[in-house]
Amino acid sequence: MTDVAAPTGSKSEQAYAAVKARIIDGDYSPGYRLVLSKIAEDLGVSVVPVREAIRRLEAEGLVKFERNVGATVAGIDPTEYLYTMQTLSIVEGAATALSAPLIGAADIARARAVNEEMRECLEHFDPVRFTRLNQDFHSVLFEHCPNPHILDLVHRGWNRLASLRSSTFRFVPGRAHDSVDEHEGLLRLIETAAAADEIEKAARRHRSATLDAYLAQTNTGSLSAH
Amino acid sequence: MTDVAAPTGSKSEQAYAAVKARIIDGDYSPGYRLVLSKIAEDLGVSVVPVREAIRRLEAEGLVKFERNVGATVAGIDPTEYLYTMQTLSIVEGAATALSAPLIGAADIARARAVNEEMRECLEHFDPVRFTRLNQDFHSVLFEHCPNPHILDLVHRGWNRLASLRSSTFRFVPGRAHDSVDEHEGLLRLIETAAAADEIEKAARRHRSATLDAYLAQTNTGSLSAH
DNA sequence: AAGTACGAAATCGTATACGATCACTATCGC
DNA sequence: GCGATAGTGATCGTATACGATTTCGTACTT
Repeated sequence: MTDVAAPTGSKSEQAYAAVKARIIDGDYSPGYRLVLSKIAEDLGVSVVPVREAIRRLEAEGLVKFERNVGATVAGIDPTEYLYTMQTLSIVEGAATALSAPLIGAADIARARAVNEEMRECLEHFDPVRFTRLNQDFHSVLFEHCPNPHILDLVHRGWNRLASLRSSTFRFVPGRAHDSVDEHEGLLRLIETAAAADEIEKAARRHRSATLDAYLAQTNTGSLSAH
Repeated sequence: MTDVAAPTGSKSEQAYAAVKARIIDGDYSPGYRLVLSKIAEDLGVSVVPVREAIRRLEAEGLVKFERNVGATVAGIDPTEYLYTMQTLSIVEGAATALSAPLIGAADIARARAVNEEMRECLEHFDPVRFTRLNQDFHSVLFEHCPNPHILDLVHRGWNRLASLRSSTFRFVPGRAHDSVDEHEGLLRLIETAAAADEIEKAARRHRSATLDAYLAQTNTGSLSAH
């Protein structure tokens, strides 16, 4: 629903996809000034569809728009990070629990393969690839999610975090190793058809653990409680 | 974040608020054809800000927009209803659990008073007032929610459901009585500082019970499991 | 030298205008 | 009589144009 690529051919969609890609890929970093007329020129369209695209991105939290001032790529301060991670913890937990009964042996195998690749990345220290594989891993888990609304929320959260790539938030020592282990734990729960409750809790913890690791680093308090 | 009224003075905001209000209040029923030029004329602005408003409402699920065809007030079929209620169950559960520790005795008293009024509405059969009070009740619970993202998701869900007022979905015999009892149960949990887990589960059940009641009526299966 | 007031440039917000696309209807052919 | 098709009207999509607002630099005052 959020990032369906939508090859509508509409210039508006075109602008939306283009700007969104540039933000997520990091071509536009947080704080980057998005001048409507400039983007319009770059894309060969007029400002109206660009404006529409920008406002859509604003609604998704990727862009900050100030009236009569302009749009900038949304940064994410510690508070926002906390909100986003906490929300993700909840919606990912739900998405995983809902998807679990629909995940087959083939999916599990695929996810496990991805996870082993991630483990290799840790040895060879390849964080870029690690991040991509991490996405793949969770995609396998979520792709069967029967509730598209929830899936959409998950995607929004991921997009919101994507702009953080290579930012200070991402590297917490040792966290990656734990993450891979937690992945394996999740797979075990799913393949043994554990209770939805258990799966949801595990998925939540997987996310909040990353948040906690960050919070611990900045000693601000913990949120793993819930 | 979603319905902050935003008296920005911008025509765009103005159009957004106006159309949104008309949808939520039921002046525009599902299926109603939203013709940009007509709305623009009604509001005394040009079509551009109206278009922006409509697209924003589309993103929130209140409006359906077909390219080169036009916008209509989004209906909500049983499937959509299921998705929305399921999602609400999850985000409301989280919102309640997060809010609980911040809810004081005064809030509890206020909520309890509202709930008693709701009980009266049942005797006098005043569904309109009942619905409004129900909103008030939950507002008390949510207003302290420390995570605005989650609160926003709750509001979106409520808005999405608002257009259903007086539609077939709303009247399930006996459900209202149970609902009031569940409210009291929730308040008890909160004032005894029950575990976040317990509160979350209760809040979820409160929502999914309504969904289940609907599903039972249309014998389609149940979702209370989670 | 620092602060303030003014003015110009940049950018957004909206109106208007026109081209593109779709739905609908009436007509034509079978 | 029924289905296909061309024409017409309505509506959207985008471009262009202009007014409104903000920001920033500069000159002036104290």
